[in-house]
Amino acid sequence: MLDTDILFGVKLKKISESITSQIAKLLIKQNVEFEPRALPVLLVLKEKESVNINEIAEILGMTHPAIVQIANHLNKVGFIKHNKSTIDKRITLLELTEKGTRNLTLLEPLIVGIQNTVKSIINEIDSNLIYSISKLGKAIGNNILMNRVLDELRQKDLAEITIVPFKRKYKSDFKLINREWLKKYFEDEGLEKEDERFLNNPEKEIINKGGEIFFAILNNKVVGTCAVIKIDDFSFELAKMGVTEKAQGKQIGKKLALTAIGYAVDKGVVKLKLYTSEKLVAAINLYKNLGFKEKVKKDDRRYERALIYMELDLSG
Amino acid sequence: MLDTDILFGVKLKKISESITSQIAKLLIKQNVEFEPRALPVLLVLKEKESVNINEIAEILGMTHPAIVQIANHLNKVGFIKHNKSTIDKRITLLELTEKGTRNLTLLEPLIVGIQNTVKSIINEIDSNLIYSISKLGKAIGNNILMNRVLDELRQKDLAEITIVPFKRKYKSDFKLINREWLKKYFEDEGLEKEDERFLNNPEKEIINKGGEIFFAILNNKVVGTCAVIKIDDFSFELAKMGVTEKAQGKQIGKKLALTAIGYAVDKGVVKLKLYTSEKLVAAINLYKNLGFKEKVKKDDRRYERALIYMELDLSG
DNA sequence: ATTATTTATGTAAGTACTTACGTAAATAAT
DNA sequence: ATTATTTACGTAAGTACTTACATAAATAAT
Repeated sequence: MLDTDILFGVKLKKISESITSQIAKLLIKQNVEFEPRALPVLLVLKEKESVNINEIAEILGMTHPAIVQIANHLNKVGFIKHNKSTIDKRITLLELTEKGTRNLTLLEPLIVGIQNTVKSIINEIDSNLIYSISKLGKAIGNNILMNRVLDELRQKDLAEITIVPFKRKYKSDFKLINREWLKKYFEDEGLEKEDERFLNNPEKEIINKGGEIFFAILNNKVVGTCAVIKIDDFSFELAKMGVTEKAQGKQIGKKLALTAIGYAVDKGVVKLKLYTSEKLVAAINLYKNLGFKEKVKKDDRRYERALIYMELDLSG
Repeated sequence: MLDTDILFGVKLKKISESITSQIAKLLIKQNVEFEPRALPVLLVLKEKESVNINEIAEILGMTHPAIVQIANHLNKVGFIKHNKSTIDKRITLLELTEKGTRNLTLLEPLIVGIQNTVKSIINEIDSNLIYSISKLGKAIGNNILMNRVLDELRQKDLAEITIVPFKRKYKSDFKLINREWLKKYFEDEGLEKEDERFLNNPEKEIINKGGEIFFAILNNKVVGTCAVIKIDDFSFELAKMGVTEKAQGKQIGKKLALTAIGYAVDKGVVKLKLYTSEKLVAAINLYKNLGFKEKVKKDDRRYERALIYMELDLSG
């Protein structure tokens, strides 16, 4: 099933909509002359004699234009009147007219009925609910949700990683990072000729032939690389994917690979290939996660250690 | 302060809006190509491969046109594609494209971050909240709120009372109902001449002189009366307000009086007067509640027992 | 005393939905 | 086999807000 927490807001909205629309139906049944959405404003006015627009907006947690619109409507149907304050000429005071008061009095049994019913429905479920929702309202205001998410991402450095294409100044990083993991996993075997060729001449061997190299930048330092090498117009190879040990666990490999795939798609590539080793378990999982399928391919064994061949179909 | 229960829906809406807008800001910060409101649909599509429009609408509790609109947008930005089902040609199947999948994968850390943060904010407040809200959603659906309110009103007969103007067939009821309370409170004093005149000739004495009599009908029976007698073009008198004993406590007097006031307002009346007795405590409270003010008036003592004189100013 | 800033409102346009309605395909009823 | 009903979309228009912007009056800063 769907995770519900991220859709919690959607659920709240639906409940709110349901409550509002049912109250609206009740009001319409009573042939009220005002639009149902004006009820909250009327309730405020009933309590408070004479109130200005901003005050109502604050009490109801709405913006002032909403109150302006509702107030204009209520004025038009004769339920309230607008008075400019003499003390502060900017302030518009709203006040129930005799007609408004009279009609609200007529509605009193209905309002009490709604009041009681809402209260009892909620209490049947959870007597704390109103209080909890009130607390939630306060807890979630002022972009607190957003800021907490940003904090969490920042702690994992997830927000700070940028992926950029090849620049000459990254040439040495390209070599360094790839040597790091090649040594770690294949120390005994040493660097192969094929490796050396790409690591020493990335511009000549990759960029100028229509490929690209992407670099992951964290705090102004290169912490990962990933190359896309052109094979022909319809197939590219994903290669030289490496992330420095210190920066691992931040989804950098995934970001690099996704950028690379995006690049290939833009170039109209149909098939993205890659060669890897069964030693690189994490990498293989990532590739699988991205949709690469393992294939058997005997003819092309450029690297001794490259025991696994995978393909991603981009024709969809 | 304002009673919060009837505005519970408003509060829920505000919280929902706050959550939604903060998530939207986070998405915009990540430079996503799709409109934030499409996120819920994308999340469904991520879980479910290929889904039709109605299914998504149901999962998210939205109407199908909403999904149609979001789907059109997602199609335009290349995140999903539409496929017509071959089995049932009415059905439109939605499916993530490679681009959609790739971009969603990139968003995964953000989505997980939001997920965790929403969950922890809620748990800090009330670990039961998600469950309670879920129950509330089910409890309040299908117009249950509305029907319960209607039931409550019906039990009190509040919904069934109709107020109608004078018809000849109500003439005897007018006399009967007024005699009932006159006897109860002023038995020893007996009916005065003034009373007799109005009760025996309501048409001649009230209607034809520009006044009106209103009747409260409950289950096809008259259970209350209230007359408005014209004094001059600017002042009317409210009189002969009575509700049968059995029907009392249902706010019938209030409804009658409010209808009468409405009638007076329509006629352009500036002042509504009434005479009552200090014995009629409930009535006096009602009149005060409606805005009548007690005045001292010595010159006009048509009724011996009418010790109290009240006025309602309708010029506002 | 002037100028800058803030406040209170008003207006326009946008957003994210909804309801209402129409149509073609599928299913049920006769 | 026809006809009626239901289902699954699609489109148009409405609703209840919002954000963005403008303006006059009040207040604060220089």
